[in-house]
Amino acid sequence: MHRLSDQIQFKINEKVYLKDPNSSALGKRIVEKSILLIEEIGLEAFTFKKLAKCLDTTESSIYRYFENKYKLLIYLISWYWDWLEYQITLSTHNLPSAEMKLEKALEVVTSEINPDENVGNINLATLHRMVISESPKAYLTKAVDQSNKEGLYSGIKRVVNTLSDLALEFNSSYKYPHTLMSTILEGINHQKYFAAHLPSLTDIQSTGNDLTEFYYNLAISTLHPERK
Amino acid sequence: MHRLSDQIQFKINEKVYLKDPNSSALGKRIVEKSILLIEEIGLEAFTFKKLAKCLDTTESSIYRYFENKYKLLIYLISWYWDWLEYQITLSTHNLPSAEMKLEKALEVVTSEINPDENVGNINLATLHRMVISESPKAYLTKAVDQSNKEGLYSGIKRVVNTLSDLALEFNSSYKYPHTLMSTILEGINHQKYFAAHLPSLTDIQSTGNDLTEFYYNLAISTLHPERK
DNA sequence: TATCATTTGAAAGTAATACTATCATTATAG
DNA sequence: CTATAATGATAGTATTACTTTCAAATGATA
Repeated sequence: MHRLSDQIQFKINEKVYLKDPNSSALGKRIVEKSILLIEEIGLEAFTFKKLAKCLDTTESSIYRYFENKYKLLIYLISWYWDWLEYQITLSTHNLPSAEMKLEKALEVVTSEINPDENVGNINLATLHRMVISESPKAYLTKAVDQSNKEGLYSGIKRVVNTLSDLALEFNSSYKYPHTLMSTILEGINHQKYFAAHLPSLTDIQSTGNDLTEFYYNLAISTLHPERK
Repeated sequence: MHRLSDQIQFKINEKVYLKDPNSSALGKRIVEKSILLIEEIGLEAFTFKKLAKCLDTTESSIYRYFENKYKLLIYLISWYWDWLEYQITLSTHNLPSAEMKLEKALEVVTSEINPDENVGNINLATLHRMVISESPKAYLTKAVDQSNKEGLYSGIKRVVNTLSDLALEFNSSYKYPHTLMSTILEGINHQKYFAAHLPSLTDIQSTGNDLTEFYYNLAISTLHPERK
């Protein structure tokens, strides 16, 4: 079987790696396995030594690709945002109205990922679970300003901008499109985490599409031109 | 000068500490100084050894109070939520309408903290900056379910419940009050962080009360009974 | 004031983490 | 077939995240 998704590759900012993991078999295995291992044991317990053992390689080999585990994390998260941006663009592409585009985009970002959705050797559902639990640690760090200067957060910025543009298409006089969309994007991940671990902080069930309903209603109500 | 705020003390869940830091001079100094040090160098670089050096005491003395730095972090964050809950309750106490209470509560949670606001030896503005940068790390951990079982997140749960109740007072048929309020509470902290470090993810200025306007409008629009 | 308990300090030790460096070996590309 | 790049193997350092033990200081009580 030959699908479009077997072809796509995302070009991640060069500053995030020492050596492009996409340029070698080992590099690809590092990316693939690190998602699984971080998801399994959490970023705090995750080390390059443990990853090396899993891959039957050495610590020093991994250090040739990434400076440290935070850079690797940023790489994985950037990949996720690039993938999401691609999904949004693809699925809103031919829709006739601003409202339909906005609705579709919010559906894409809030919906469950199919457990067997893979791009190359990367499983999207696992990657998303990892992103939910770990992505704030990629920017809640003292290195944030340096990383930002190097352009390491361009992935999420593009997604926020894309969604902001849709918001403005819907209501061009709205003052806070970026704030609204970054609130929603972060909110989605938090609510999924709360549903799984801190259910009294949410009304969302782990299963079901409450999230889509909630954020669609929130976005439309907040943006609605009749209400200023 | 004698103020109410000189009297208050919050009772933090006993499971978070080995020995109540409020029961001794050293304990109080640990709490006070850890806020400053975590805010200064970040949780990743923060160690009990460095804190001990700052306090001119020893690592082992600090370990007598807290099992590890994550428990200490949870202690500090719990204290912050307890304080916020107290502020919300106090300031909405005698207001006549649900809308006014909701507005006031959102103003309290979104507003800047006065830089000289202290409770005992704790500076609230510093604590809040620390909470903004570090609080997700207190629950985005593999220990979350255990910590939750021990009741370590009751502080934020109370705040979310209090705000949810105000939302329901405003519109009793609204289906997602907890989701709305936890989205807003987390959103506030994120937006403040973005304003300072990743400004292209927000329309909020570091100064000014845009945040209050944004979240008040978001909450009211989303909750408005006329719109289902 | 003696004494008993609690609190803190001082010192040492362990296993793991977060790297860096060096050199040998194995692929691979021209 | 050879030069170059990629990986593996080994070792080493400083720091982290603790734990343990014992001594000294403090304070509360009889």
